[in-house]
Amino acid sequence: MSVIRPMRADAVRNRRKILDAANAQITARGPEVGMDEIAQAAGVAVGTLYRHFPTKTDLVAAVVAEYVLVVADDAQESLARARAGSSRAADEVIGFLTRVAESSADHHAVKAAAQGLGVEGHGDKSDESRASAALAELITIGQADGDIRAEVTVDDIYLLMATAPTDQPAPVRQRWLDLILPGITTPSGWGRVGREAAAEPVGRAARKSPAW
Amino acid sequence: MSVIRPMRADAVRNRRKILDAANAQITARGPEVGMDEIAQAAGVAVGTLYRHFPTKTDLVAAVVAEYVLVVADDAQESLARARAGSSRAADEVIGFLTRVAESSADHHAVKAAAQGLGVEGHGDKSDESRASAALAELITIGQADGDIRAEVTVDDIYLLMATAPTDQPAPVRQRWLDLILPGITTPSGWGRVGREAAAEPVGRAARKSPAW
Amino acid sequence: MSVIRPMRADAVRNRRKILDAANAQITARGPEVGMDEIAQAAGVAVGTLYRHFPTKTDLVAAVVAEYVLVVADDAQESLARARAGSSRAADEVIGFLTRVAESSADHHAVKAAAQGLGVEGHGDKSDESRASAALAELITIGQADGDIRAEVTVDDIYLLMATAPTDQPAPVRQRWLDLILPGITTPSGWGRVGREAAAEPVGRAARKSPAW
Amino acid sequence: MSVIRPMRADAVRNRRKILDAANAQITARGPEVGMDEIAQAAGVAVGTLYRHFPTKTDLVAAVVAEYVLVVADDAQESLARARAGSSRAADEVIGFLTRVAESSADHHAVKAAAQGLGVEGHGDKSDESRASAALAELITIGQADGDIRAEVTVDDIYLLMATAPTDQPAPVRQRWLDLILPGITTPSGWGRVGREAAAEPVGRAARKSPAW
DNA sequence: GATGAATGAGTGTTCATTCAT
DNA sequence: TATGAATGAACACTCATTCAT
Repeated sequence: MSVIRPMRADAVRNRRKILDAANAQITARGPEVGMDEIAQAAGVAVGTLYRHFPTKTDLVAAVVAEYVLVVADDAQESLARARAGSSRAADEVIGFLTRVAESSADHHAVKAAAQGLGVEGHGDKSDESRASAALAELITIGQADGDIRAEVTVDDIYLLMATAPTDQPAPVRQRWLDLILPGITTPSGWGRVGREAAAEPVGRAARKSPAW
Repeated sequence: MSVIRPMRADAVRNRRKILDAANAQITARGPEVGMDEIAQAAGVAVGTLYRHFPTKTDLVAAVVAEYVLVVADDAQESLARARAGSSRAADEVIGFLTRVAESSADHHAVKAAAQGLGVEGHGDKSDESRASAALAELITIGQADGDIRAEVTVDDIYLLMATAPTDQPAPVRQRWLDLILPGITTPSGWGRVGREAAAEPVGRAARKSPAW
Repeated sequence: MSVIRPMRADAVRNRRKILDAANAQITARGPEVGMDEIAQAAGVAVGTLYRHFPTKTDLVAAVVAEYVLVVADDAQESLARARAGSSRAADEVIGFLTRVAESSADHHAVKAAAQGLGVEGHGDKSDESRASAALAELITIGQADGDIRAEVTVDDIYLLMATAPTDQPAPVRQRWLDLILPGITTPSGWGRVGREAAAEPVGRAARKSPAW
Repeated sequence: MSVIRPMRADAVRNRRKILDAANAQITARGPEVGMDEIAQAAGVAVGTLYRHFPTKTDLVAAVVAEYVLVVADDAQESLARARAGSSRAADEVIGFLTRVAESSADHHAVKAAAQGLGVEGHGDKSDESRASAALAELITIGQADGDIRAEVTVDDIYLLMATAPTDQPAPVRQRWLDLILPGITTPSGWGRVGREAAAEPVGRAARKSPAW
């Protein structure tokens, strides 16, 4: 009896379908979609869904973990570009945050679901490590370049990612980036890095009223 | 015969108890606490709760509205101090954001509940106006002082309030403020304003892992 | 301490307002109107309503009793006309049933409410007696005239009243009368009495489908 | 691979139990029995009940539909006998109405529930059609025999079914039939058809008092 | 007496999870 | 192993009735 019993091919296929369906459903309709609905969207029965993910929390955690994987890939690619000298490290950090803020828009419901369910472990710790390592090196390079403030750490990036207004429309998200970047970049680096981000404030119309 | 019948003394008392209990329960146990539980925590029957707030949405809206009132008061007091010359406007804005980040810790779940329920009107529109007016004037003064960036608006403050990591421990909230302030203050004003914000990064221990 | 303590003038007024409001509300919106709504429509507080009618059942019974009173009056007037010779007794019986079927349309919800609540006693027994006595005499006269079948009794009239399709549109109610009358009148009396009731059936359109 | 998956055996069994329990409970305790109580009587959990009938209205509609089916069968059998010449069509109509008045006693509360809930479609339209077609032919034959009045239609039968005093004791229901039949049969046919309907009136004791 | 706030059992319905088929 | 029927605690909300003011 092998301990690392490999998954049957159809089981793998089902897992994939479930994960995709869960992502799509939660994204589209919020964290309160029923397990039955996710199962149906995946084309399997609830029982099958529960065989792969014993609780709803587990399912959501798996969806979040997949997102972490994507983020880790992005961080590593950013680092690769900076290492290759094809771009400044600070610009890559900014680009990374920008992309996260954008892409998260799709995932914001998932984030909400994760929080709402008190999701704890993020599946694969190694993805998290990959992301952390890449971002750490990116920050170090940027600091050596004199573009990134000396006190900035990887946790700062995570903190900003966690507070990104992913549920707001694009102009608001852009304005948020503008407000956030000076805290990461050095005053001297400002103007040198960044994508010429126009500092114009987001119009009243776009925000209407505080989302207290 | 006055048209506005004053509320009975016991009714007022119950309303207060309900509001407090709702705030406490939602804060402590998330937006999905049952109405029955809130009622029990308030020491009244469900029916009483529903007499005061016809729907759960109404109840949450009322809790939010109370918070808005507090925020509006804070903003006006900040403005009063700045006008009196007893402090710099920029420092008042910073202080305001600091206090919001702190006090909101109690209210973050309420905020989530409000969003989850699609709470629309925040009870008293005038409180919102009061807050907006005070903050707008504060910003204008700070800009005249050369401390606040020219492009900053009231909506920026609201955006930051909305994204404050109110559910994080104190050191994290402090670090967030440090990251955020450079986006509001002028590079030249930096160092002049602010409470010499310690730049020490938040330790790993405090954050554990990204809250993606 | 007088046993027949007379009602205070305002209490009488309130009782009247409540009865009228109850009748109106139940008629208009069905037996499931809340006591609060009836009280509001009457312009009194629920407490007052409950002072006059200890339970909802009592209130509905009172409304029904009022209807019995009207019916008793009608029966007596019918009898008076027959005695005066200004009309045939059989025609009066028919007219009586017709009027009941018509007027009950307004009261059908009340009837439903009464049944739904298992209303037992009809308030004033004397009204019932008045109606019974008048109808009995009317029947006797009609039988003497040779117009009403010998076996018909007052209970038959009550049975027909109870089964009248009061919730159906006018043409259906008319057709019901046409179907019912031959059972009361003698074959020979048929044609002599009755209001030339056209025997044309109610069109399909009017009934659409069985109300099983 | 058949598109119409056959219901699982236990599901079929449960559906039956639910339908029977619903019929019994509603009959016994009125239309306002709770879904929980019906479920308990059926020996299943509420969830199961809701899996089979998404709303209370659906459940009641299903119960009514079952009754319609029985009625349609009865009508068709009546017609078959008349066609076979083993009985007069008029007698079959009378028999049909008699049986409906009898059997409906079980269903009268269901009828009330259906009306109270505004039940619309009676499940299988075809059952209704079967009943209508059979009754229509029965009437036509009876008219050709000279036993049934020329103006009688299927809708008249439905009207009488709907107004049958199904909640009254047997002697009352019998008396009601006696009162109703002359409206359907021809004066000349009277005495020729019918089961020599005893003309004795229903005694006071049986009816107690008008059910206004 | 009148008032209307408070009560709380009950309603129809949902949904994460279990388990017989 | 996949299926989907069954489970039952929970939920937001209602309303006849009681009782403090």
